[in-house]
Amino acid sequence: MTKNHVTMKDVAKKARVTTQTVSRALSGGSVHPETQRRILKIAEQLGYVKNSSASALRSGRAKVVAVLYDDPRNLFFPLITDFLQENLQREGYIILTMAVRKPRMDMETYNLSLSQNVSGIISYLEPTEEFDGAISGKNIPMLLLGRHTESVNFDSVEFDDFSGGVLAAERLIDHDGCKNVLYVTENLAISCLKRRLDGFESVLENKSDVRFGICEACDVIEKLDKLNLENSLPDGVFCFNDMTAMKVLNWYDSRKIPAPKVMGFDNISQEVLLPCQLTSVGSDKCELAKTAVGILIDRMRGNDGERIRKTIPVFLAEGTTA
Amino acid sequence: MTKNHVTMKDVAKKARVTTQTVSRALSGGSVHPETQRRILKIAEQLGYVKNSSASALRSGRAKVVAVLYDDPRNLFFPLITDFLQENLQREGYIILTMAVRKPRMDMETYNLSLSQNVSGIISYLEPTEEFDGAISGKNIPMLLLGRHTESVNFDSVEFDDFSGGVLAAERLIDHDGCKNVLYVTENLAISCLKRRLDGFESVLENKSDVRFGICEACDVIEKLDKLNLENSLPDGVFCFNDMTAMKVLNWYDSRKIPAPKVMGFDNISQEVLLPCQLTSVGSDKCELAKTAVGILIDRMRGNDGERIRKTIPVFLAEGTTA
DNA sequence: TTGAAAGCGCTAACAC
DNA sequence: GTGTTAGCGCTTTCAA
Repeated sequence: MTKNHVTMKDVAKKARVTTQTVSRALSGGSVHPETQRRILKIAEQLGYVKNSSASALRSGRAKVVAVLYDDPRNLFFPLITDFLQENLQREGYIILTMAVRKPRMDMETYNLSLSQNVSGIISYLEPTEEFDGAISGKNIPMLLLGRHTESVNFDSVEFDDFSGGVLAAERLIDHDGCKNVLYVTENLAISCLKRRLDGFESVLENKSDVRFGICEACDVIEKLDKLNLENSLPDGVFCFNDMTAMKVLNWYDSRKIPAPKVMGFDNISQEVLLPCQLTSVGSDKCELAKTAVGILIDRMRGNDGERIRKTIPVFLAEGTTA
Repeated sequence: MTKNHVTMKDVAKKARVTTQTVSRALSGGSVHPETQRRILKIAEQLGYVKNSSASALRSGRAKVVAVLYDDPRNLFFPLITDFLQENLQREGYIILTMAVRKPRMDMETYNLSLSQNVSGIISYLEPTEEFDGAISGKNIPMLLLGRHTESVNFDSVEFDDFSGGVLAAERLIDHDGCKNVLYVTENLAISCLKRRLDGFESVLENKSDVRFGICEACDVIEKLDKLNLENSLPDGVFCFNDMTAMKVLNWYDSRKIPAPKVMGFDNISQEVLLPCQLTSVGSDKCELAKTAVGILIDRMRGNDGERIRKTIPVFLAEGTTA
């Protein structure tokens, strides 16, 4: 096997300097401007590309941020990830996205990131208590996005989930006058989902005339079928995310039953035009990403201060129109 | 800074062997079964995680595959990527997804992958000629997914785009009886999109009674507005992908104009339930991913044979129902 | 089956 | 501003 890649050594030889100088020239250390220009030119000529494995090994940190989420079919994640990437690549980081198929962060997932020498983790996965205990003291910065935790091992940037629930309930009940509401959610052990529900229920408190049912997203089809048979379909549905709202609308559409008011969460129609107007609880995704990246980068640079909790405000969003 | 990670050296010391033995024990080399058990146990106890940077540096190959695509808002990509991941992680590879904002593969994008020491590239980006010339001879395996190329530097797994175009046209014109068809596409310099159009037009050949217009996806809203003013809205629309089809449906929905027959391509509703029944040209995504990964892994293992071209059959898919 | 030695390409630390 | 030296953690190669 013949060596078929250009290293700093090659550049250094041609530029008649040491590899150290090349390293500095490329990473913005203190080098004579003239020398630097020469080195950059030669590097360019030879087609030099930095070996990030070597760089990461030596410096102890890869310029890689792991982004962890659970559902590869939720468009919300690639949308947010794209905003994250935009902010991270400005600082020279690349993103390692990992769709793991579990809602909680555990040791296995963590180790996978660790083995890649990532310098930071952004996770949509709420940590388990065991995990939280196991990693305490490790020094790879982790930030929880859109999820809540009490742990001191994570920073977090979350939505104002409680208010989101309130907004949804006010919309469906006070504004649209719904009297028979179905709330579709996932695992309520995920605390931010619990908070949405809490917010929603807080509006219901003095409204005994409103029927209220809860159902798991995975069971929603059976649930609707059942309600349909019983002739008690809801006149308002709130779904914990837009993808589930689409699923619900699909149920109505495919059965040719006129859809009631259906609301979602995440406002993905801000970025993607959906075939129908879906009212949703939205937030500034760009701001969310920017905030998260800002905090994480600060941590990766060594800021070891108190953990940070930011809450991103939410708003009611009508479906977006072309 | 105190060392806060466990290395092979630590494991080796505790197991009273050398690091080489540890390395072999972990990578399945020839080690005494007894020794191996002991080593694995100790590694587990100490919480050892392999440093992939060191591994990649030494061996010259990271167990990383770069997946390149252009549009982070197209749900098709995360869906396929998920299938790719499923197949790749079985072989110990992880995926580096990179959403670059250009439809073509160029040197910059390539170098970014290169600097990560990736051992293979799966790209939805058609290579430019310059790029193709520049990399010839480099030995990092590349596979083009869903795109066509004549280059001998890439393997490719593509859809049968021509047939896809034919199926769509037959459906809209022969089956649905459309007489005024709008074809919405992106950059026709992308050869697979050109082929879809060719397939579509081949059906139109002897049908002079069918009006046929073409429009760019980015202009489709203006186009529809204009046609609407002229009172000549199409009775059938074919879109080069499902996301664009949704955009078109959004236009109709938001203006309260009854939608005509609208078709898409990619059949994302196989994985995601959309709020309406969208007829689409689909294919077996799982098969696509499996085929692609199979070829790439073979290459990464050193198979240096002739370029491989696979074509995945397409079919007509009705919208999926909950 | 195991060990010893070397070195992948880069950068930290220090010297000049 | 530049060079020297050393070594990150792993795997390859060769020897025992």
